[in-house]
Amino acid sequence: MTEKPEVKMAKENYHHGNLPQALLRQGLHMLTEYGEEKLSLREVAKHCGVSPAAPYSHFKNKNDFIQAINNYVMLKLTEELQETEKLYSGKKSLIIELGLTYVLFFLKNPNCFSILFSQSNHAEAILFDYQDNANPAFSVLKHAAESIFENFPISEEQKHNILLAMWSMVHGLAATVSMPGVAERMQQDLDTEQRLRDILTAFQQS
Amino acid sequence: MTEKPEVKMAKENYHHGNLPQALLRQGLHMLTEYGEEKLSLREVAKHCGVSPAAPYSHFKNKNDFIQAINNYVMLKLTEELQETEKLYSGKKSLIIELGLTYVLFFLKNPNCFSILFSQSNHAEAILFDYQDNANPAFSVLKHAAESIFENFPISEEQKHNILLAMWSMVHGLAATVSMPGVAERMQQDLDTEQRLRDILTAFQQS
DNA sequence: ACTGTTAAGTTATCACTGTTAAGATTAAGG
DNA sequence: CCTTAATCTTAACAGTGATAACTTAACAGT
Repeated sequence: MTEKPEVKMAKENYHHGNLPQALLRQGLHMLTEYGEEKLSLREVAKHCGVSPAAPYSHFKNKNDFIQAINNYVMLKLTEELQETEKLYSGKKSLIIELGLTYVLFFLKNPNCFSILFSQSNHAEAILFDYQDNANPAFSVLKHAAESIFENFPISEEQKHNILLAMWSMVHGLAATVSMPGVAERMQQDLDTEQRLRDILTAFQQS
Repeated sequence: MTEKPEVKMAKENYHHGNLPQALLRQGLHMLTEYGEEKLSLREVAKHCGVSPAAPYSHFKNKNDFIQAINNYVMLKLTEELQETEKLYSGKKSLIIELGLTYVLFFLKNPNCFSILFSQSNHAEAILFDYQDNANPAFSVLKHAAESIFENFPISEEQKHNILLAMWSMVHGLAATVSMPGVAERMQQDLDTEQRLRDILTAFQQS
């Protein structure tokens, strides 16, 4: 996700060729490298070999640009979750593995956490409407949980609450792992995955 | 916590009297009102009736200023938690009520969440050292949990994992509640407290 | 092949930000 | 009372997001 993008295209045209994508690549790269508050649109443009005002031909403003990165990151996260969903489909460990995938994603991309949840309205889709699927990451978790709920006779409200509790735990661990300093320290550990799994299953084991 | 601060002191002195505190008050006010990225040090200075460079006599830079706000907010949060701790001391619902206090704090002050956890190194105190008390909010929770752990024979590692799971759930719900749009919608509901309690206890009830 | 239209970039400029240096004003203490 | 240090001001710098006006290139239709 964080591969270093090329600075210039092959042709030295007045027109860039595919500036929006180049900007997004470079923007994501700088975001993951230096964090959100250090992300300068002008700097991104410069690294793409283009004038400071060029991005405004493709994005309404900086917020719009960040939102575009936001969407891309959310897509990547959702893809990883769906892959895990396929891998562990039907197995009992599915939900834990989904949570682990979620947490590991933000351990790999700590700077993406604030970007993803400080602007979009992902929370409303989670808290207020059980049927809403505006937050794709949450929807994958919901889908997995429902295959378990089938065997238990509980109310819709109770389902929603359990799902929210699960989400909160996973999301909270992701938030913790995204805090400064954690990634550098955890990525060295070889058994990080198991450590996180142990935390996510701590309630079950007691 | 968010009371509107006075713009000027009584005396029209060259020296302000207590500029650091005035700046912090105004800064916190603007933070909770407009969010972190809209927080301008110059604007804060102007509202305190002081030149743009005046804050630099008391704070090294903007980060240092934000860190000072950070500390103040963390203090307030800890105070609320300690009050809850006293109120429910010995009772079985203590931990849930602590979690509720934590979540409600960020429902009241949504913009404080990112400030509090995007810069400080609170996570290291949580994840890597069970004995560390650098994060006071976490320490209160830990203290409460230990009174429960006494009755169960479990390893230190297991204790740490359970505590991290609890922390993650509470912290994750706080993160969710801090997302844009949630506060306005939840504060209207009269039974918000019970709703959050139901989420935090969803695992126990099933 | 010419030409009008439009998309995509440039340059210049604006208001605003954090930050620093140098100087002015005041408070405090021997 | 005078020195010294703390506090605040003014002036300036570089960097930021953003907009307006202009230039270039691509492209369609006749």
